[in-house]
Amino acid sequence: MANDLTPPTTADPMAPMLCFDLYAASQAFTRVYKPLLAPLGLTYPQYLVMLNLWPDSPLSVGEIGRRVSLESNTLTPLIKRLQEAGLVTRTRDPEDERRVVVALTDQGQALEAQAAHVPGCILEATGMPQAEIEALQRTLRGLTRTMLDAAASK
Amino acid sequence: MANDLTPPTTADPMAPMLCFDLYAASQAFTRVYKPLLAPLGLTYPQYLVMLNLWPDSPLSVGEIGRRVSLESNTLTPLIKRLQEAGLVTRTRDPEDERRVVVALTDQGQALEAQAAHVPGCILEATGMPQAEIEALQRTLRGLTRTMLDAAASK
DNA sequence: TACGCTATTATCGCACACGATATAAATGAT
DNA sequence: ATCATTTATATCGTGTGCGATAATAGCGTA
Repeated sequence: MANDLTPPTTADPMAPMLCFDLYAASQAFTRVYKPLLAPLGLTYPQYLVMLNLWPDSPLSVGEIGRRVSLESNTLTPLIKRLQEAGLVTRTRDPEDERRVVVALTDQGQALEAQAAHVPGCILEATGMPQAEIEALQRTLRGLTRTMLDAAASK
Repeated sequence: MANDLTPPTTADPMAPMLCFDLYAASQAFTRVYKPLLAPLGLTYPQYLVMLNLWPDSPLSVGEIGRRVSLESNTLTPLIKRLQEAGLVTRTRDPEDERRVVVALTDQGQALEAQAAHVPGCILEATGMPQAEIEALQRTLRGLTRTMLDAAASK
């Protein structure tokens, strides 16, 4: 056992950290997602990108970024990995040569069926009724907007 | 404006993703923390480590890891950066040569006063009353435990 | 038309996260 | 006492995130 050098103070320094609880919950989701996505060869952020391409392929890099809240500095290498895995193609938009268009390959399209069970597994793992999940989502979205406004007005 | 290639489907693929809302809220916190911590020369994970050392220095790497939910593969380089910044010392525990003991330097101790305003700023940026914050924390902790149990029992 | 401005993506560097593995010290069973 | 096991930390490789910057394409105005 850990014969700790300094026992915790009466007031746990982590106790008031809402941010830490958010982080911990987010990590817990990642752990549940990982064994579900690994057989598909996807990481969680890659899954989010595929989730948007399945109904709406093709999409530009920028539009994907708006949907998953990432920018090209993160998305470009991520999408290149999806391309190397044979799931998507990357081509310049002839209409606007600044844009890169990401489209599903047949293999990428086919992956949708293999991932169909994932959302249900996640829902089950939360152990929360649908109504409570939606209430939590509303709370989190309100909090996110307030925080971003506070950061912007600084 | 973005003349999108494929308009979003009626059902937004991101809408049912609780995990994504958690991630977005977590990122929003990071954006508020960054301008507060940057003048102190700390990143957010580094701040979490300091937050535990301020009341309870010295602590072993393992004990810090238990408190902030990180392991040595992440903590070792992080703490080395704190050491290079002159905030902490790293020494082998003579009682148990496997352990590395992390202790605040005078400079690290002094940083506590300069960081004293941070929690209040964060609390204000949430725009939530204390009671609601604590309710959200309870919900998140319950969810985290359920998710981790689900991941473990798999 | 030329020149400046904006938009879109890519590149670079740094700092996490984390799985897998390595190393060394302590522990325990025989 | 010896050797396998466990514990504590470190190392390595991959994949995000993200600030800063670059490069190219389109746009607008004189």
